[in-house]
Amino acid sequence: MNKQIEILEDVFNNFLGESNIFKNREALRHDYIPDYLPHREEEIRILGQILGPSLRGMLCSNVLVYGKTGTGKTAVAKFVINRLAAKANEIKSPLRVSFVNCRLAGTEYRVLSALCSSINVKVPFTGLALGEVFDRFKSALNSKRIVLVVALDEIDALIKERGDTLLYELTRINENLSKSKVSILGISNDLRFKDMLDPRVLSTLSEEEIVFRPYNAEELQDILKQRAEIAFKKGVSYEAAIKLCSAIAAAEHGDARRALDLLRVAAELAEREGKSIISEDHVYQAQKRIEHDRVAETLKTLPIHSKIVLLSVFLISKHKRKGLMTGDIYNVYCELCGEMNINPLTQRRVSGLINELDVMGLVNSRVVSLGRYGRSKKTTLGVPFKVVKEVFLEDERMRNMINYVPKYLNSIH
DNA sequence: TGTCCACTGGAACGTACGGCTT
DNA sequence: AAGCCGTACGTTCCAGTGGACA
Repeated sequence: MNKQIEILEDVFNNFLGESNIFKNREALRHDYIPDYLPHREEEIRILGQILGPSLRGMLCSNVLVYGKTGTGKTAVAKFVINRLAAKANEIKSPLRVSFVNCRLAGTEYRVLSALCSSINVKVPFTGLALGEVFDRFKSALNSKRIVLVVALDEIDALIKERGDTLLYELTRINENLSKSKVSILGISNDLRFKDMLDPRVLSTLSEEEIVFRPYNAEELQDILKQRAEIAFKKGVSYEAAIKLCSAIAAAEHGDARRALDLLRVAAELAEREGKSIISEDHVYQAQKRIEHDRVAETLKTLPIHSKIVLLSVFLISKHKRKGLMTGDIYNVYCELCGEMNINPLTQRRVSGLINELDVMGLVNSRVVSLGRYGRSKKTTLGVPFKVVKEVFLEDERMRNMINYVPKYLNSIH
């Protein structure tokens, strides 16, 4: 065995070997559905009551479920739907359920084809017109006696992408069906979703509404405790970590997903150190790590002009000039474009790009007035120098410019 | 008190592109 | 293959503006 194979052998064995920490890593993923959902009894009961009639072959009300990310909407919906399907199976009810994530599906076509496959209608991956697929869907429903409960997760994605034709058709489908019935459970974390909807669709869709409140710190703790018991081995000490994770997540938006991520990354850090104690320090490190990764990821995926604008901000702040006005940034931006052989955009557009960077949190900018000297946006870098440098060094086109000293800076004192 | 700077940000319009229909 | 449509991204034009300064 040569040296390299030995090294790999070691690395792989590390993964295969017994972990000090994890018993079941999956339990900390946010798509994991435990068989008990703490602090969501009420929501489960209400949703169960709404969907219940479908068990007896009756049409139930359409429901719209709202709430911010990580409030347990998807988990509750899946939980109830799964139980509903199990119960239907038990009593031989003609009930079918279908759970589709609209954002993951991507297009109306794929959402619809997922619905088709839930009632055993086969449609090709591509090639058919939407209307044709919908007709097949309807005629299949018409030929059988089925009560179909459709859960559309991240339903807002369906609207934003391409109007609301599919939703409109779906909400009206019962008018054209003689034997079967379709009920819709829509899940959205965009609270403005209702405004974007055609009022006719909205009124049909939201016969019932359930709003999910964010979790508070104590509730988050209960959730984490429950998951931790499944995920971690006996003897692993994690109480302090859980407290901190809950506190951090509660201070943000009461996002359980965030809390779980923190705990998972903290645990992985502890694991890598070969420890069986997940400390508060691990959580702080995890927080940094997650933030770092998020920023690095957004930086990487930025379009080229936004990158150059950001680099301009970076370079000017690096050379200790504070109070970057849009004019300064634009001048440096144009200079960089010249060096890189890229056609610069107009100042109007760059001003817009700065706003976009601001929304992403990569820069902070606010409009200030300098009286006689005009009115402009004052912009500062919103992320650590280190991260910007790190990411841009990996970028072939940006690499050479990271140490560039703009001539423009010499022309102003 | 009025002027005037250096922009901001809305609006209309141009262009490229991808997907769908014919 | 060709035409159509919606969307994304940019440009051009311009009215509007907060506050230092004369």
